[in-house]
Amino acid sequence: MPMKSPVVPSGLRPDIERAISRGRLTGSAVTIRDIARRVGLSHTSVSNVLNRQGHETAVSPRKAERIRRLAARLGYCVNHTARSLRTGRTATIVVAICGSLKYPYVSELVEAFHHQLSTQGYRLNLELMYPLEQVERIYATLHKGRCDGVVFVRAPANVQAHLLKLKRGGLAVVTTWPTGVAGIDRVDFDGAEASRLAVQHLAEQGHRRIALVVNKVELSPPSARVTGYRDALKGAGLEFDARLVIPWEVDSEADGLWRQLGKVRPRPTAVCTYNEEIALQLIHVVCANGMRVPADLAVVTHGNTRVVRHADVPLTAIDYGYADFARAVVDRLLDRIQHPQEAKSHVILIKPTLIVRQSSGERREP
Amino acid sequence: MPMKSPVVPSGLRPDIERAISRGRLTGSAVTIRDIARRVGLSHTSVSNVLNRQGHETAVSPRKAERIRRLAARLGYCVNHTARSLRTGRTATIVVAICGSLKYPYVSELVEAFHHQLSTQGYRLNLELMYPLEQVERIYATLHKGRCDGVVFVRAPANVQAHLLKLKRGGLAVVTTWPTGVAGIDRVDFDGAEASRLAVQHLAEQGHRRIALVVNKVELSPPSARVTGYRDALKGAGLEFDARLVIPWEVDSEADGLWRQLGKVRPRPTAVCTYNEEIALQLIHVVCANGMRVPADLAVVTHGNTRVVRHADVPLTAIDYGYADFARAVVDRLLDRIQHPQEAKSHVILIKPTLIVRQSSGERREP
DNA sequence: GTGAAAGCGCTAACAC
DNA sequence: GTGTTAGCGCTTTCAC
Repeated sequence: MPMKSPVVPSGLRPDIERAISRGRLTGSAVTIRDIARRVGLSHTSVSNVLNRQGHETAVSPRKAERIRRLAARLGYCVNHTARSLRTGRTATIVVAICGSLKYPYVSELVEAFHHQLSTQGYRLNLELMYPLEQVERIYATLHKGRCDGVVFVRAPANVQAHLLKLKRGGLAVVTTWPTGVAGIDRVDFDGAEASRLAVQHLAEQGHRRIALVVNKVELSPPSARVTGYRDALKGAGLEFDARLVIPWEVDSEADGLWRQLGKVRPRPTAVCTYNEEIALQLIHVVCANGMRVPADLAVVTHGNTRVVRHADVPLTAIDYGYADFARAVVDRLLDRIQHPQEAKSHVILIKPTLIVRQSSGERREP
Repeated sequence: MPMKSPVVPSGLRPDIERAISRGRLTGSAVTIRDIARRVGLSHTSVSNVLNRQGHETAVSPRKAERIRRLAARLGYCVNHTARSLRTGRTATIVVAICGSLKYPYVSELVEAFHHQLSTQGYRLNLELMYPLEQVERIYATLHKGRCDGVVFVRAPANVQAHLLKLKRGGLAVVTTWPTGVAGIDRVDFDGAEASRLAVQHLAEQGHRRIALVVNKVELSPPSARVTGYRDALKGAGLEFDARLVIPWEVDSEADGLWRQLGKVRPRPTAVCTYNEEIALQLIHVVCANGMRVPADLAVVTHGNTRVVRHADVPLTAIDYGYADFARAVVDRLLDRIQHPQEAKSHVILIKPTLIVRQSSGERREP
């Protein structure tokens, strides 16, 4: 039996691979040579006029003008593939995110990236690694010649080998977690600071029993959010109670969470949820049980997304600054593309802010 | 004063244009020539083995095996840019959407496209045309050599010239509206059928005064949704009352809508909203005014998105079948790529379905 | 089975 | 100012 090809796949379906030989870029498209021929100059001059800023001086104004006019009339467009092959730049960035666009934070993030990238003249190539089985496939298709750089958002962390290969392949890489690979930058949200803000705020409202909902899968090692939580408790003179840190499976029903909160004694009077979806569901359950927010339970959530602002009880939320995040990532990426050799790995933590709304009022006196 | 360049811009920032000359694709990447040299064969043979399915027979099994092994060891990856230049295929599709990912339907649509495209071995290049000023810029940067095809979702309709140019440039194009350009396919949601389903359902529940909220900007010419609405009214033996068709500005506050509904006599007992956001806000207002859904006002919404399912009052919603839509679009696109010359313009309307939930109960007896 | 050669459209070094 | 030339990495034709 013939051995399965050990070669890194191109990522194309076999029949596409085969069919790929059909077309020819020519066909209808106008090239600089077409223009050169008609205008009686070399294609170099045409290139200098049309596709090279700052070199207009290399061609006499009159001829340049003729070239431009003809190009416009013929509908000339630069062929990006050819340019890329020549320059080694694709002007596209891959945004690889673990998570569905269903989650508001993913959507808002992608939108922020799109804004940043298009502003900078880059194109956004979206890769959603969801479910996680996709991850391997994605990594395998990310090579130079497809993009100039990649940002991995919340991707699985045990992929050092892949990252090393991408890096060695000459790609600019930014991740949200520490990779340990030289020359790969990290931009992340400051989860510790986020928790700190939430707990400080709740403590100031008089709450002394503050619960923290964390993602079950991230529990060990203790996440930044837990660190910040403990810090802030200490700062407020409150005691840490491990039972108040509640690991929660994303996408599971909120009434279970409500029950679990109810079991802890003394009962928590405030909770900081893992994300806005849990928060909204939890508030729903609380109300359904005849209790009220914030009177019976104050709620603060991570993630100041759109739904949170327009909820029945507007939510106090930690704003993670998606725009800042995207800007930082794109800045790092472009810098890397300019200086691929720099070995230093930059680390940037985006500072969150707390947006206070109704859901985190003062503690009710017992 | 020198005339502003009439040439179609490349879409890159001037300094990027300039900086683009720096890098070289070589650098670190392994090429088929590298492998050929080491293994003592021509790069043609290496290409035949690594990047051409079905031509393995052209190389002896032993040598092929050696090539594969070496390629794997060296971490060879095909250079897509070079392949694209040669083959005239980029294996990427641009998804151009008018709208923000904030809107659930846009997110779900993009996700559906991503799924379809990645399944077919294509890459997704996302362009968000929002706000609309972006549109011109986007059109100008869509040329062959960047992608093999484009789908425009809910883009402005007065862009025939642009579309013609794209089409002539050899791109596969699919839109959601009728363009009148030969060889451009159309895939759209069947808005008439959607309204029909909603009204039929409400009529069956005993409602005789059914309001329809339409998008203000689409009002003239009357949209498909209004057509379906009138059809279904007639089918149910109900009279059409123009005052029940309420043009509404997306993103404006729902209490205005509530007031407007209240002004019509006899009062409507049911409403079909333009989208889920308006529906949710409206329900919120209704409840805040001491009324109840569906008892005092039944609500059906266009768009069976995630938020709708998990709302306090689960909403009866028209499911537009985003997955079907994306599949149809991608099928058309790939077919076009195979047969660029076909002049016939295909039209595909995606049939919606109605998902009945709590918000559209029976009419309360007066 | 194998490889030499051509060329996709573009940019850039350099000669004139 | 302008043109010649080379070549980015790949696929494909065709001769051997």
